[in-house]
Amino acid sequence: MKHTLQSADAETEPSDLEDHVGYNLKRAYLIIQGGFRAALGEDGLSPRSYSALSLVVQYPNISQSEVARTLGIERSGLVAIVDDLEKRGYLIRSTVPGDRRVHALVPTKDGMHAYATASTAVRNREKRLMSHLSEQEQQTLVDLLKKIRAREE
Amino acid sequence: MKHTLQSADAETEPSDLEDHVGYNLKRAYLIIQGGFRAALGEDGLSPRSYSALSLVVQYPNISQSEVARTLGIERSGLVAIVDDLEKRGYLIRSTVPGDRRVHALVPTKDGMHAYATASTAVRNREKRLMSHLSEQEQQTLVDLLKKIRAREE
DNA sequence: TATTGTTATACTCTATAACTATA
DNA sequence: TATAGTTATAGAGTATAACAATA
Repeated sequence: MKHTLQSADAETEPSDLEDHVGYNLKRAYLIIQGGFRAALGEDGLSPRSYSALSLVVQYPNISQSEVARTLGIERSGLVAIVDDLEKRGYLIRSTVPGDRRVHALVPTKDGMHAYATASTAVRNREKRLMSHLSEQEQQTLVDLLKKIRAREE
Repeated sequence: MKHTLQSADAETEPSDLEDHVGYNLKRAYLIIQGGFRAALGEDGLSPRSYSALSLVVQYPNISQSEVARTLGIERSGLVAIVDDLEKRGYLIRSTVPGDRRVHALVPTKDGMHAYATASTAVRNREKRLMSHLSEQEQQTLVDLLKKIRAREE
């Protein structure tokens, strides 16, 4: 124990938390996520809608279950997301000839355009928030983050 | 557009999301956070209670506002956290001679012991989840994460 | 006037369980 | 039996606004 009466040192002396990976991940994520929302504006896509739209644009006819699996969230959680994207006119729930259970998600022209615009904004904002890291450092960071995930999947 | 009818490629072909810093941060954080909860068990401390307790143990007599500021959350959000820690018997809300508005947070013996145990468990679990990264890589990752935050504060 | 702790409230994200229609 | 999508529901986590006590 370092103090018994006063402890204003929380600002000067580094806390134990600082060397926790989880804590640092969370704090960094909150910064980047804040940038994300700022980049996409008041009624812009949420991170999860953006992620889903990204997959739909890149893999047209992907099913809701596939999107959920890829994003690592539950099937049920995807309903609201797809509802949102459909309401915005960014995709349609289409049908698949062979299997009438499946909803194939197809991006609209609007959806593809909106994604392109949003993607550029998000990337630019991320670049700005990371501009005090060198290109090399940014690449290393992403590589290491992927490596954490690599073991799980 | 790469496909018009079928797209099972979401698993083979890397998605656009993969090079977003935010996306990779979130996925990595979810893995580490899952490990955290597994390490602390069913009725264990939540990440935020653990973080708060960590500060209280390291900086006895820290105020709620100081904890909130350090963790980057709202003052109001801390009430429930401190309630939780108090109910567990890990700290007490004490008073400060000079200023009767402030609650100085003081860890109990139980609190210090619980933190030591939890801290070890969390660190071990993090180490295990990161064991496929070299020591050098782990250190680099934490350093880069801190660097993102360094600009904001 | 400003600050500390507090309450009330609401919103987002997410998970679980159960249902339906298909397979 | 199993799977895709859906609904209902509940629980974290967090933010905002307003309040009382105190500075």
